[in-house]
Amino acid sequence: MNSPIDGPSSQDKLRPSGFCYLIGRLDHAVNRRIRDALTALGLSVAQYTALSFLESQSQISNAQLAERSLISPQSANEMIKLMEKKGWVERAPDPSHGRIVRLSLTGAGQALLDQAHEQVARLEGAMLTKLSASQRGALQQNLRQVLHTLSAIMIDPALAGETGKDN
Amino acid sequence: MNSPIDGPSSQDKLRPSGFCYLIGRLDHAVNRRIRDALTALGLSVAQYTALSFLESQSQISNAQLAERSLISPQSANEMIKLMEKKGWVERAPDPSHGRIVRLSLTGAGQALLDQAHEQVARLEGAMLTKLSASQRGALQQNLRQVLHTLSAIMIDPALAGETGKDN
DNA sequence: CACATGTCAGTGCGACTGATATAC
DNA sequence: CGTATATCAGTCACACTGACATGT
Repeated sequence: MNSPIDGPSSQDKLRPSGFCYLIGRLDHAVNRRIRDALTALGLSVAQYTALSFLESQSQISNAQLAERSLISPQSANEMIKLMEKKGWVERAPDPSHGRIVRLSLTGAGQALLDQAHEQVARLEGAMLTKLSASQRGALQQNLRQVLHTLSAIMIDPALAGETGKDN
Repeated sequence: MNSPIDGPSSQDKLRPSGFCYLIGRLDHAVNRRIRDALTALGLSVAQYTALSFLESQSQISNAQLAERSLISPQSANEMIKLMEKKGWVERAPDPSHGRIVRLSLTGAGQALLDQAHEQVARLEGAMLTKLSASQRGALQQNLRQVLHTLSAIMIDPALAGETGKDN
């Protein structure tokens, strides 16, 4: 595909529409703000994300957490170890399987997460002030759609197409 | 706090709508895919971002690059040093100011960036297949609006409303 | 001297791979 | 034995702060 003779379109350089760039910039800015807000709670953005995940998927194992978070089991384990040391997460061995360790939030972890949620909710409110309710709905729905499409690509990269002509 | 008068809502925890979470997840997934695509070119996502920035803002100084990229001058310098060593970026002293060093892409850097752009454009096409043209337009416009609002908050945090008891 | 810019040095978080022990 | 899970160890990219040199 890098060959110089690919067809007439090989002279027109294919360029991004700017969507990925926009996502990256926005995420960078959002992370900045969230970090500033959560620092007072002694919480990092990655930790907040992990705690949020545990809140919605309780009794999950480390391997499952890693897979659903799209990170390696070792990375997930690092995060969990640190948060267990801080008393935010508990690890209990699975009764029916001696190897599996099930994770859950402690009371302190839940309380901390509640405070973090409040900060983030406040930030979201400020970010979205300029959008109408219908715009917010459309935005979230579209983002979800893109994320869903992207997840499908991850599972089966062939969906990404070679030339994108069908798009 | 957030509830000036202890109403019944003081027990209802303020929770995020999920927008920040969605942005984070999407950015994570996008970065993953871009990284996979750019690894073959020997390019990291951060490097691609920096090169893209230099492409649009040529002859920029390191201090300006850092400020507009929302990172510290030292971090920007690290990135530039590495890419200069690889021959993608040139540094030329400003003729009218002995301290300032102006940055620009080399021919090799531009050629590499063109290849990277092609990969990213392909990914974007695949991500957005499920959205109509008008939906894509609305999505990008809304994201730009949010980013703009967020930038205003960065400059003047008071716009965010209370971010805690201290404010 | 104040101030902006660039750069060296050290640090830390969070991701990765590799290797290893254990449970099924 | 083969697979899945957990975890230890080392490495690395990329951000940060602090300190300092230099040019205006």
